[in-house]
Amino acid sequence: MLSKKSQYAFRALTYLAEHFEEGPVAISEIAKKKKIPIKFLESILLQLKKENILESKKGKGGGYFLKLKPNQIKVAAVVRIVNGPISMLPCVSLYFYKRCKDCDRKKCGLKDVMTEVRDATLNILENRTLSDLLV
Amino acid sequence: MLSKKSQYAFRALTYLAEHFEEGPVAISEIAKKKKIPIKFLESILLQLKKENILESKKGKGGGYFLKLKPNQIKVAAVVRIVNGPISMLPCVSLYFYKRCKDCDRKKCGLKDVMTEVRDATLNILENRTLSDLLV
DNA sequence: TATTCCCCTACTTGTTTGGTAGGATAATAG
DNA sequence: CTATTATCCTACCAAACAAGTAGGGGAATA
Repeated sequence: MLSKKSQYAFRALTYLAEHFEEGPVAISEIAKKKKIPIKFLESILLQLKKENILESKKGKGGGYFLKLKPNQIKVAAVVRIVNGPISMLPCVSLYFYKRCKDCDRKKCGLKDVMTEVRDATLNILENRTLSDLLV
Repeated sequence: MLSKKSQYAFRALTYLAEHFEEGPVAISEIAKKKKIPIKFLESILLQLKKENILESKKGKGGGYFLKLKPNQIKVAAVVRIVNGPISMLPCVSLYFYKRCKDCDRKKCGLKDVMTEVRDATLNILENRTLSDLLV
């Protein structure tokens, strides 16, 4: 399951996508329009900035805006930043790989199944962008 | 990510699948062979019994055994029991559905994407059984 | 009737989730 | 230059969950 934080992140990002090229949008505006606790949203946007999804401008007239065009920001990337691994097992994760001690064995049936799931999931999430969320 | 508990569950179930029709297998044996904390394993197996995956026999010579043949126990069912929802959003879950307030809107792009992911995932997990995990 | 093994309740410890509070810092308008 | 606006940063908090532990009760069997 996506955390509440992740759902907030997607709501905020779709708002920013809708207002792309209208200049910076203040946190307070997003919080109000999308009904997200402002301080919590603040930390989420900050994180997305550090991970190069967002850009910000300080002072009056400042706010946040997308660093790239909406159709260049993949859903998969956002999920990884805000929610963590997409795979169901550490030993099949591409970005959060951790070997498990069972990986010693030549074959692990569970791993094979979860690799399939990962591929099917990524096939979708890597090919959908913020634009696709706008409807 | 699957919890450690889920991974224990799959390891225990594959062990039971390997020893299917050899009669009941004691918790202590599974715990030892698969290196799972015995008390923790106990609670997992009990839960799987309550959910009709396992059957048990008490007293000497007792233990746990699969209620159905390995090829009749779906990976999806085990995940749901031991790990919870498979979907990435409550509002797209088949077994753990909860509407979100955003579902008021006619269209939700995120929901659409996550529905696709759910279908792709279930297409795999509903069609793999314990037999597939044995290799 | 003793042993074996499942069954059940309760507790603990550590981490994650979903926040809140308060101020520092930078940019801009006047 | 200074007030205002808005991001940035640190710290804290409560509740929930994860991953176990402890200890005994109760059924079946030899």
